[in-house]
Amino acid sequence: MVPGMIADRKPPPRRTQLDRREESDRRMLRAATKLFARQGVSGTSLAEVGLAAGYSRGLPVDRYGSKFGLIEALLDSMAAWFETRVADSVSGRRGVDAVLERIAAHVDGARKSPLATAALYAIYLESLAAMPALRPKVGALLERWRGELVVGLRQAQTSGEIRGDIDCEQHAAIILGALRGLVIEHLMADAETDLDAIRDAVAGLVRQAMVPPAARKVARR
Amino acid sequence: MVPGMIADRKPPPRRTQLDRREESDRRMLRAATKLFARQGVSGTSLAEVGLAAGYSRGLPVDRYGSKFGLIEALLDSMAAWFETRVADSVSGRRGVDAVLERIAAHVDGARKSPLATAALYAIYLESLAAMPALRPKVGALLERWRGELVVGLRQAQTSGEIRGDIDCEQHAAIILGALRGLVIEHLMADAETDLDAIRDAVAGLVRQAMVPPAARKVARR
Amino acid sequence: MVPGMIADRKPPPRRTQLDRREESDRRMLRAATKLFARQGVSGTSLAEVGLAAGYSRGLPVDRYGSKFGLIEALLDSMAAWFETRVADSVSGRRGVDAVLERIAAHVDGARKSPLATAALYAIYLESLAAMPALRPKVGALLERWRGELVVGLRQAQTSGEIRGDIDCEQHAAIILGALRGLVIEHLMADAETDLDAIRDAVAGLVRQAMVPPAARKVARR
Amino acid sequence: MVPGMIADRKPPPRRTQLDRREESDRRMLRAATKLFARQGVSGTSLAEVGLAAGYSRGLPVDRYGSKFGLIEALLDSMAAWFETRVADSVSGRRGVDAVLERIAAHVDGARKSPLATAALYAIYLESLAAMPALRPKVGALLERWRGELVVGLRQAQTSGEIRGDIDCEQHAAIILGALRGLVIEHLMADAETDLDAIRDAVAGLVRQAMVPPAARKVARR
DNA sequence: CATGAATGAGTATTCATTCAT
DNA sequence: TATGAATGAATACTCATTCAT
Repeated sequence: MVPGMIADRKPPPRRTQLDRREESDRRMLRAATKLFARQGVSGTSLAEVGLAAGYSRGLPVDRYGSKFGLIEALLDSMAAWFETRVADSVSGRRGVDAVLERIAAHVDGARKSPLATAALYAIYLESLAAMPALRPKVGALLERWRGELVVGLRQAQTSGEIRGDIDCEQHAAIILGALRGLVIEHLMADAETDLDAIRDAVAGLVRQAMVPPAARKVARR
Repeated sequence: MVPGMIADRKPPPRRTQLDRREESDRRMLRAATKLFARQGVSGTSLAEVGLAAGYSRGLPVDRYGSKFGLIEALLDSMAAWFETRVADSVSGRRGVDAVLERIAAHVDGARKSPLATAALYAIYLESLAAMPALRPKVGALLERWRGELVVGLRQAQTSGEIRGDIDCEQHAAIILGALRGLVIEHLMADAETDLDAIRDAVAGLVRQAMVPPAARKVARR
Repeated sequence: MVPGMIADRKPPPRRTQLDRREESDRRMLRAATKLFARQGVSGTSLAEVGLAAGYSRGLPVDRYGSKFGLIEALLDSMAAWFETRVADSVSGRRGVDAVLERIAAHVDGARKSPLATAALYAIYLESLAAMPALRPKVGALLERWRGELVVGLRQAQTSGEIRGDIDCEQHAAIILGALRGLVIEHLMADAETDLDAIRDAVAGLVRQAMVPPAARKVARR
Repeated sequence: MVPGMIADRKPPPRRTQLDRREESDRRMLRAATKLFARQGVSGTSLAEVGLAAGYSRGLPVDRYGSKFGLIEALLDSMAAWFETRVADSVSGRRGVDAVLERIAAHVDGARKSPLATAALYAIYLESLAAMPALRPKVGALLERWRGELVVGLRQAQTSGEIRGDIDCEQHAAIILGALRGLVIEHLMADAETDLDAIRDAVAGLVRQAMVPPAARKVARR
């Protein structure tokens, strides 16, 4: 029972409660992501999530209180992850440039984290009809994205990159709506639509609002 | 109590079995349309449909065999309705003209029959995750629409209206995917996106593939 | 429109209502027999019977009033058929001879009309637990069979063929009970038990009650 | 309010989860036994079982997964119980002695645990037509019983107790088939057949295969 | 922190039966 | 005679949730 020995032999397998909680959290959210992406939200039971994460049937409820709570937690974690991801790539850009970069970031998210993206859209779809209670939270997220696009479009309008008669609010909604439709199709219906083609098409929606370079000088004056 | 009157007043309360069936059919499909549009497919029980149609809980199953059968019947009736609708407006047009007209017809469908359109999209959404069994049927419908767009695009390509390097198959998929995303958004999330703006944006996706008029003559010659 | 011609051309396809009724009766009972034998009574729906007979879902109820009524009708027809069948083969025999012949007749019924026999036993099994309402009718049939066996055994007892201390009532019950168990097993569980072996074994139950030939003379005296 | 008293009066109301599970298991299986015996398997709903056991409608499904699962659990517990029961009484016996003892054990089971026996036979009957999925499990149990009888008959044949021309496999099937028919009749149709008479009759089926004592010496030599 | 026992509401589906044609 | 439309009750099964350990 020499103190030193104990320290040596069990380095510290003493994981704090916090560690355990964090790990189980991570594993449950990961499991939920995978299951939501594949089976949709309604099609996934809490018990399934717990078991897929390697825990018991009851843990998800114990941790998140309800199915709704789990979805919220997942939504939060995905939003945070996405936020930093986009912030990086867009930093420093302005106007049309920033808008195009944001679009590219969305498409890239779908490319690099198809599961997470599919899960996010599954939650979005669920919020449309089956679980209206999700609307506020999902809506806020989408609204934030739209708001950021609007900022870019307004800058572009001010600088004369895009036409003055464009309704930036609405144009941003259109860009994101089309993007959503195309990405959902790509991820969930085993569609062959190419992600690059999707990005280009949506970028086209931006260009379509742009002032032709030739005319631009006039606009600026 | 003139004999003649009696004959006049009770024309024939004798509804044939076919009449009864057709009426209950119509009423149940209408009820299902409304409920699917509002609550989604999973969120709507067969009992609800029967009762909303003014019949018993059990009638929908008795008539359509299963929830799946009801959805199929609804899908069929909607497809037929839409088909004739579009056929009318597009007849005689070719190339870009036909494509734009088809897009307008889709948007118009959403404007004039928002419930039916929302129900159709609700079924589409359901097929993505919760009820994969719907895929073949839903897929076939969407595929038909896409095929018809492809025809128009090919005509346009041949006549030099749109660029030769466009992949018509994929471009049709993009047009419809974006359209779907925008219409869903419009109908289901109480979005303020204007239907005209949606139509114009999607039309823009077509124009973006077009050869500029100036260059066109060269291409033709 | 010469009368003669009409008579010639349609000999009389004029089947009376009675004919039609009898034919549909026959076909429905045949269908019910087949289905009961294969799927049991509870496992067979009235609609199934009507359709299997080549008619509508509703005919069985229309004809027999209820599922119970159909079973009764079937039971009656089977009882009648069996009765004449056994009467023929047993006529003229008495005592042990008659008893053995009856046993053979039962086994033979199972051999020659396995479907009808299986259906009969399916109804018997149903009467045990799921449909107690069938008991009186089924019980009466079995009781009649037992009674006839008792007669034979009594004759045998009187003539000294079987021992005086045998309780004929009970012995008849045992013979039929064992027979039933074995035939059910043979028909319904795909058992390999040979029908001849079954007949011999049950015959053995009779012989076991017999006075050994050597001792018989004494008994007679 | 003496501290000691409190300790005494609340011994440990602390029932472990295992305790709870075992008790509810026991109570549900007991309830199922009673209900199956009285109303048959199809005639008994899972909700009924749960409520009869003093729990909720949903517990049986939660515990056993499905009606099939409940039946399997019941079958297992009954098989185990019966196995030990028979093992005791038969231990040490061989040949005809062992066979007769097994028969007696079956009859005794029906006498002492009529409910359990009736439930077992109800499941057997159900497996014949209504729930063919039960066949493998039920078949295996019956097959085990038959196999054990065969062993005894073979020993008897080797030692010259029974005739060499007897097909032991089939004879065992006949013994059990007859026994089943008679016990079912006794338990389920409120038949007056005496259990002792049943045992004697079935024992007679064994004796009928025996070599007469007089002849036996010859056979042995 | 984690497990799992127990509940109860909801839902598709089957089916005998009634009723209109 | 026969069909089939419509009803309503019953039932297995799913699942979020609550509660005890």
